[in-house]
Amino acid sequence: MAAESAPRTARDFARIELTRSILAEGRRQLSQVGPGELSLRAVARELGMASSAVYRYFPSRDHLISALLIEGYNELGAAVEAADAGESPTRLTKRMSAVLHAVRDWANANFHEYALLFGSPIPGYVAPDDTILPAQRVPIVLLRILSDADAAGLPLGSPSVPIPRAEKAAIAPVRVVVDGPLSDERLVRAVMAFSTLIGAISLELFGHLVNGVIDYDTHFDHVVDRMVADLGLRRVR
Amino acid sequence: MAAESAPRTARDFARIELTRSILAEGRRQLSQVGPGELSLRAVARELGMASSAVYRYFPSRDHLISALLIEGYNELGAAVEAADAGESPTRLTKRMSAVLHAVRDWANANFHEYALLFGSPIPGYVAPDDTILPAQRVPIVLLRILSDADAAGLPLGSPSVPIPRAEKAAIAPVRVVVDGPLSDERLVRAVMAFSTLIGAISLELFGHLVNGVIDYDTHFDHVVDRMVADLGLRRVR
DNA sequence: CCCCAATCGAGAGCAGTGCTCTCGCTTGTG
DNA sequence: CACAAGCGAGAGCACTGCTCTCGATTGGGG
Repeated sequence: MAAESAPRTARDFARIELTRSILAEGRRQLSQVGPGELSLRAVARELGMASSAVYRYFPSRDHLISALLIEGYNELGAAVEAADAGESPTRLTKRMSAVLHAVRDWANANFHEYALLFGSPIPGYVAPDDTILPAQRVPIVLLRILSDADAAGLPLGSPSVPIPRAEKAAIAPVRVVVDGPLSDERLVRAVMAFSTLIGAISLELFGHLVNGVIDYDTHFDHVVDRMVADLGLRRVR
Repeated sequence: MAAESAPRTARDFARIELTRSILAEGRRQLSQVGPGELSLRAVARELGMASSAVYRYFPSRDHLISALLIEGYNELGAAVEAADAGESPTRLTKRMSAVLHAVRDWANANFHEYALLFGSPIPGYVAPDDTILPAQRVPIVLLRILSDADAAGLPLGSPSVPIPRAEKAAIAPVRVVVDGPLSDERLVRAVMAFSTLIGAISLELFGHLVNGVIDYDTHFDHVVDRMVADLGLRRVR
């Protein structure tokens, strides 16, 4: 966790540059072949260097994938944050809708990156701690909107299902990622909404739901409408 | 699509037997290493035969995976159907709850198989038509329960969001897999519920949601409670 | 009945992969 | 200025999917 020494020599700069190039080439390949097929040798070949040289920068293929994972989380997170920031802060419905659509749009535009983030995990690969914070960016945006709703006193439809004490404890850890207030009822619905979001996108992208016959554009629009309604979002203040 | 000729000679039987053995060994390996790492050579090695001999039975690795895919869909489908059949047909809540839990339980017990079915698709691999019917078994069970609810006249909570004509058309193709009646409102909620189900299980299994800190057993119980309530299921007749 | 073709298992081989090790060259530092 | 650390390149190992060829076996038609 020690901070890396600032780049001073030309070598340092060259190293940073090359690391970026490898990462960029990795991403370029990811846009075509999928995480499991990402070839370190192909990256090296495309960069005109020996495959062994890449190991000076990434000790293994998993480390490269790990870096790409972080990059993916950050890019998705940035897109989602931008979508949120693009709406008036008081218009919670629009903010939430924009955020949900941003996730789907990014997933559609970055198929393999999405598969890397939310698809099957690479076997034998455990995500290092540096991935945690980038991975939390999207949930944070979602929860902040909901926290704003709570702060504004926006009501939820009367809860049809009471939340058991055990469930409150189970999802409590999720709350820590957001600053403001967040009721149990909204938190539960938020976690479910996130599951629905990822499930809907995964089913669409991975073609596991009646492939091709459903018009996902209109379906997703409607799903978003329902989620927004379920989360009790309206214009506020 | 021509029916295979019935096994007559000893050779035919041996072929069927060996095909089964290869498939079984493939499944055995799937329980340990994940679809992308499934090695045809390792299967052959374990079976004591030359790797090239396997190609007499499966023309490529993808064909083996395809067969395992079908087997997985059928096994999951059978588990879900059994769970449904284990409850009294009139107790829709119990049926739905049992079915949803059956999916999660199967996924937890068969990690890599679940990843094969609902995780990232194998790059360059397109599922052949023989996978469609097995893949529909779970949705069919879900929709049949909901159709039973509609047939019994069970009401849904007043729809908070009207369903646009376009959305009705978009999800209409889903309805064809079930025989009985099924209202648009319940159909829409069913598709969303399926997304939530797959999303929740994927987030749990693939560790993409606050890994390890959430007690998924209790959380999933609560999710099921909410889905059952949302789908308007109660005892009937 | 028997022969010929179809089928099969085994082995070698090709192209590709991740990864390691060694060998020189370059570069920055004490 | 000398020395050590960092670097790129190449060879090599073990593995993969897949193809081809070569005998051996087997089963059906003349």
